[in-house]
Amino acid sequence: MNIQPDQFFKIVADLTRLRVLTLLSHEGELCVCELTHALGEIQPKISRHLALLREAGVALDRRQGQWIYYRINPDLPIWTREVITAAAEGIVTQPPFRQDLRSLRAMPNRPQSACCA
Amino acid sequence: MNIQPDQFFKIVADLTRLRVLTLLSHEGELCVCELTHALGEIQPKISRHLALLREAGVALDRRQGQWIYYRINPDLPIWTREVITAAAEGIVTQPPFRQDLRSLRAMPNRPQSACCA
DNA sequence: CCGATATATATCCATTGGAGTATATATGCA
DNA sequence: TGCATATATACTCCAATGGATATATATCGG
Repeated sequence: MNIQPDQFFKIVADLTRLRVLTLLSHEGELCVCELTHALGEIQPKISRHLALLREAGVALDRRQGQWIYYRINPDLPIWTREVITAAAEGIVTQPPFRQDLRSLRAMPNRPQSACCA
Repeated sequence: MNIQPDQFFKIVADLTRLRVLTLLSHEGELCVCELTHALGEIQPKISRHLALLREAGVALDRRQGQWIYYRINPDLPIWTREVITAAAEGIVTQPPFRQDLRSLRAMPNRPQSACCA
C-alpha cells in the first residue's frame, strides 16, 4: 500500500471525512446508511466522501446484500494508521464527533452485519 | 491551545507545509532562510506558508536579530503533536522529505542560533 | 542615514474542492 | 416482472487555495 503523504492528509482534511474516519476507527466496519444516520447528512454527500476515501485507498468497501460496508484499509502505511488512531482518540470526546458516535449507537434498525455472514 | 480538528488537518495537508513541519519536528527550530534553502523554494512561498502555520497556531515564531525562527507550538493538543510526530517519522525516509533534511544539514553559513543567545 | 540582507505581505490568476440536486444502478422481495 | 430500498454518480455553482511576482518592512553594519 502506497500513498503520497500530502494526498493522505488532503483526504483526512475534511470535516465529513474526518467524522467518518473517526467512526470507522472506533467501530471497525459500518454501512452507508449507518454513517448517513450517525452524521445526519444526506446520502449522496456521504457516498461521495466515501468514494473519495475508497479511491485514495484509505477505506475499503464490501458488499453484503443490499448494504455496502466500509472499513479503514488495514494495509495503509503504519504511520497513517497511527495518525488516524491518534486523531480518532483525541477528538472523539468533543463535538461533533462525540454526538456522531452517540447517534450511531442510538440508531434503530441497524443492519446486523455479524448475524448472517 | 485549541484548534478545530479539520482545520488542523487542512493546515497539514499541503506538501510545502508538510515538508516544513517534518523539518521542524526533527530539528526543533529553524529560521526562514534555512527552510528556504532546505526546500529549494522561493522565499515568499516559504514565508506565506509559515504565516499560515503561525496564524493557525501550529507554529510559533521568534525573532533573533535579523532572523526569525519557527518551531512547532508545544502547546498544541497532545493528539496533534502525535499526528505530526508520527507523520514526520514515517515519511522522513522518502522523497522529498529525506532530501530536505540532507539539504538543510549540508547548508553552508547557517545562522547559529545557539551561539549568541 | 544608507545599503545589504532577511522576512512579510499584497495582488492577480488558475485550479481545486465541496455543496446541493437530480438521476442512475444494484439488490431484495412479492 | 415490478416496486422499494440502498448506494453511486453526474452536473452545476461557488468559495477557498496555492503559485508567481512585485513590493513593503525590519534589522544590521558602516
